[in-house]
Amino acid sequence: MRYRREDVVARALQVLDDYGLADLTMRRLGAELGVRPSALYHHFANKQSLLAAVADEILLRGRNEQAGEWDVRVTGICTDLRDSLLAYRDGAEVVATVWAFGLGATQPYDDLVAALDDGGLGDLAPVAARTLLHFVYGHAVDEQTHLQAAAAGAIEDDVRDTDDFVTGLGLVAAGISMAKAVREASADR
Amino acid sequence: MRYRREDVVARALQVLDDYGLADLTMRRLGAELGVRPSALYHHFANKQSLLAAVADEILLRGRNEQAGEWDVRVTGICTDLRDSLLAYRDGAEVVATVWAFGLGATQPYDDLVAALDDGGLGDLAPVAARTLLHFVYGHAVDEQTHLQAAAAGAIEDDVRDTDDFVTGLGLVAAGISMAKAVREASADR
DNA sequence: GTGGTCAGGTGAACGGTGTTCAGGTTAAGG
DNA sequence: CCTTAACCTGAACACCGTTCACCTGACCAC
Repeated sequence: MRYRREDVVARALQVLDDYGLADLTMRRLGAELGVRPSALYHHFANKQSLLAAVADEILLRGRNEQAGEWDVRVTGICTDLRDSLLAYRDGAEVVATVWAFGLGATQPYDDLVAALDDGGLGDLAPVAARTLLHFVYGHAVDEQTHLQAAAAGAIEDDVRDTDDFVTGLGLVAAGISMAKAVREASADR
Repeated sequence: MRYRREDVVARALQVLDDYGLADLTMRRLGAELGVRPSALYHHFANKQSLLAAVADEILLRGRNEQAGEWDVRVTGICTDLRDSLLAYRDGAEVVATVWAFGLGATQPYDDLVAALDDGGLGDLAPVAARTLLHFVYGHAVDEQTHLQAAAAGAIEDDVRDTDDFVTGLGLVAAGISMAKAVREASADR
């Protein structure tokens, strides 16, 4: 029973979802595949690379095409992204740290920059995209942490988290719209 | 040479700044103090608690009183917070994770909520405060990561990061102002 | 002074982690 | 059939956080 790279990623994603990031260890993953941990280093240079592949897989599986005006596309990308992050246990933390390390997971950023650029944000597009990403990642990590704390019985679960996300996203989106308006007003002086 | 809790925290902060979070280990900290690692567990229940104390110390040392209109206070809190996070190596990551775990580091959040409440944001204050925090933490972690990557010689350093922060913060602040305006318009219908 | 108390420290161990490497094994292709 | 390369083994290395029984020395009440 020999495995290819993608088999290992798929199994890693399953281990992540079933037991959490803390238990996604090389030994555990190896045992799950019926293989010594050292065998995994034939597919990935180190654990970071493995996690990067897992993050990319999470994003790939939740990807939907966005259409329409730039602002609804931006909102759509962020909402889809949030859904992807929450679809797997500790998904938000994995994707966020991989993104922070700069090892991959650049798909959402690229999509956001493209949509914002279409919206005429110009050189503000990258800043706006990163601001949106910081919000989505931060919120998702928060939510997932509290969600797991609630599952462990520590706290009662807050059901208002979805409204919370929509409200926060609206805040940032409004700021971006305003910046665009200001930008265009100063253009035809 | 016996130590008190605060001595350990101070030394931990120094080790963090000198060698980074990855090298801030119980063994390393013990060695730095000339003490066995197990001795540290007389001051802290576990490493998480130690890190929480370090995070609080980072925030305490960079704390400035804010005055004036609510919006300049909000901007001031966020700017000061960013400075505090960047003042120590890996400071942003430490404070952000401690905050996410809910073990402390709640000072900036409380200050932001108070300022926003004074500004008449009402029940939007907590959402707005968390949105601001997500931006500040996310941006600071990003910046610190890239800054260290640049120090390691991987990438040339981006000097535009400070402008970047101001611009992004302006985006979020604009969104909050807009939400406040909408809220007040619907109040006197 | 003397004895007790207790915060602070020791030493050794436990079970875990990521990672390396020389060598074995097995499936695929000429 | 035989070679080649991808895959895997087994054992080790150097760490990590944490626990626990025990020791030590400063301080305070008597």
